[in-house]
Formats: sequence, C-alpha cells, structure tokens
Amino acid sequence: MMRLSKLTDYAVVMMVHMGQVNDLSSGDVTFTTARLSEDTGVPQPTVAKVLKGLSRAGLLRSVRGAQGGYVVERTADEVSIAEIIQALDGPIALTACVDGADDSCNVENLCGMRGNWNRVNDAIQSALGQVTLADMALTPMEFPVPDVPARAHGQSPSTSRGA
Amino acid sequence: MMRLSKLTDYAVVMMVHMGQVNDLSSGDVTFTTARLSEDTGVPQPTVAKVLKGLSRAGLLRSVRGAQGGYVVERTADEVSIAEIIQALDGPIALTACVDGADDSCNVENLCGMRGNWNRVNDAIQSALGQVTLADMALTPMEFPVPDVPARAHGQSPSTSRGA
DNA sequence: CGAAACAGTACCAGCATGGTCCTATATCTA
DNA sequence: TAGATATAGGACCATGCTGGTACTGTTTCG
Repeated sequence: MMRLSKLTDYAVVMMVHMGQVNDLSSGDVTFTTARLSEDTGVPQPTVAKVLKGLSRAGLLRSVRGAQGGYVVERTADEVSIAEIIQALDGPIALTACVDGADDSCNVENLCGMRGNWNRVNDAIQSALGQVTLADMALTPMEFPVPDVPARAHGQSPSTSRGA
Repeated sequence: MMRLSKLTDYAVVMMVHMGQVNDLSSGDVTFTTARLSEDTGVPQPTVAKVLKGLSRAGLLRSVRGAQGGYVVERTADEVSIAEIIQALDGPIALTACVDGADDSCNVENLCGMRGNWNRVNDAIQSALGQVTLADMALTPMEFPVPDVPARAHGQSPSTSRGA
C-alpha cells in the first residue's frame, strides 16, 4: 500500500546524492540533469522532471543557460522527506475524499466520519517530517540488520527475492 | 500523494459502522454484505471484496451459509488504521524498492541508501498504528470546522461539493 | 433438498503514473 | 552578435494498477 511514486523515490536519491557531493566539494556544486542521470542511472528526461519539481518547491535553485544546472539550497538535515514527497506528489492526503472530491462524497451514508482522516494525515505528515535527508544518507549497509531475514513487519533491505 | 485505495477507505467506513451498530445492539451482530451495501451505498460485490480481505486478516469472522454474514471480532479501540490498511493493501511500504523488486534495484547507483526507507516506513506504521477505529468514529460533525470552507489542507467533513 | 450467503477466481474498464519529446527561454562563450 | 548549452513548461502516449463485475463453488440453515 501507499506506494509512493518512483519520482519521489528518485527525488530522495538525487537530493541525498547532491548533498553528499556538495559536502565533499564543500561548496555549492551545480548539477546538470545530464550528470545526475549518469550518476544515478535514471534517464535524463526523468531526472529533469524530478528536479523541476524540486526546484519549483524551493528545494533546489535552478540556473539556466550555459554552465547552468541545479544547486541545492539547503543542507541535508534541513530537508525532510515530507517536503520532498509534497514537492512531487502534492499534499500528503491519505483518503480519496479530499477537497476536490465533488461526487466522491455523494455517498453521504459513509461520509460524516471522513473528517477524521485529517488526524491520520497529520500523524503521517509529522512522521515524515521528522525524517531528514541526512537520515537517509546514513551509512548504507551499516545497519543493525544482519543477513538474517528478521522481517519485523515485512521487507528486508535487499535480500528476500527468495519469495 | 499516498492516496490509499478506495477499498481501504471503504473498509474503515464499514468497520466503524459495524462497530457502532454493534454497540447499539450490545451484541455480536451478523452483517450480510447486502445489508452493508445498503447502509453504506457501496455496491454489494465491492463490499464483499472488502469484507473478504478484512476477514482474511482476522479483523472479522465470517459465517457461511444461510443466516450467515460477518461478525466483528474486536472492539473499535482495539483495531488500528494500520491493521486495516495492511489487511487490504498489503504491508505498509513506501518505496517501490521492496522485496519483490528484482530488477527495480539493478540501478545499483541509486540503491545503497534504500534500506533507510525502513525507518520511514516504521515511522508511518507507528503513526497509523496509533489511530484506532474508535478515533475515527468520534463525533462526525462536531468538529471545529464551521461551515465556512476553511480548507486548511483540503477536505471538510461533508460539505465540499460546493467547489 | 433447496435457498441463502460467503469464498475464490477470473475478467474488464478507467485512470493515474512514468517516461518521452518538443518548443521556448535564459545565459555563457567565442 | 551568434551559437551553444541547459532549464522551463507543457503535451503526449504507454504501461500497470485499481476498482468493479460476474461466475462458480462451498457451506449452512430450514
């Protein structure tokens, strides 16, 4: 469930990547979509689409023209996952019964309790808001997840294609 | 983003409804899909599909044969939104890079940090786990949302077709 | 034995997502 | 100034998933 879009996934990856490169160069590196495409393996047009969204949301600054590209505006610990998600997938809303829902809610019988979804959304929003890019950049493999498929509630990092 | 499936939405509505009816009758009422369809306005086959999932997950008990139907197994405050979501939409996993992803992750370059999505998922899981059906059943209309379309981040209880 | 009601599966339509392409615009360099 | 570079913005199409339906089987009551 709640499979967030690939675009968002890419976005996080790219933001983390840019942050890391930026760190090494200790300066504001300008990334072209071409370079990011190489670095990540994501096709160039798609990279463009992702970065466009991020830039529109203010997470990146775009520099047009020759020698142009994208520049990160904030450090990794200043950007939350929630922001990235919202930048690409729109507002965090769990139910389909959001404002635009003209005729979705004509099933009056089952509405009436719908407003309470807000609190669910808030909970999620807050949860996502607490995870920053810096968290996502933490040591890739050095996790307390041995190769034993612990599976608390599903899903181990990479192994588990066995199923 | 993260639009959870309608099925899940229906599920929550039905669970809440059954809980309320159960409360009034102070007993274990047996609900047929036909009745729930009437009560909620959701087409019968769809109701069946939803309840089947819930029953398979152990949230409901099914009684086959004549006079059969579905019976709620737990009270509203014992069932979390997370459980319902998982019952219908599968495990709560935000990224597409979950276990079954054989070739999604062959873009090795961008993987390596993917494991960290787990913590995000955990955060969400925990957030959703704290909201119970009882919470969702709270006073439908008595919310600090007047009839002015305030729309903080969308969605007012029942009005909203006005748009 | 027949009716009622769930179980399971297969099937189809609609729609959002993901990805591509094209054109316009801005900037740098020669 | 002219050309090259690179983003901005939007349109466009294909794929896959979701939502919904129908059909058949199985269980239980009367």
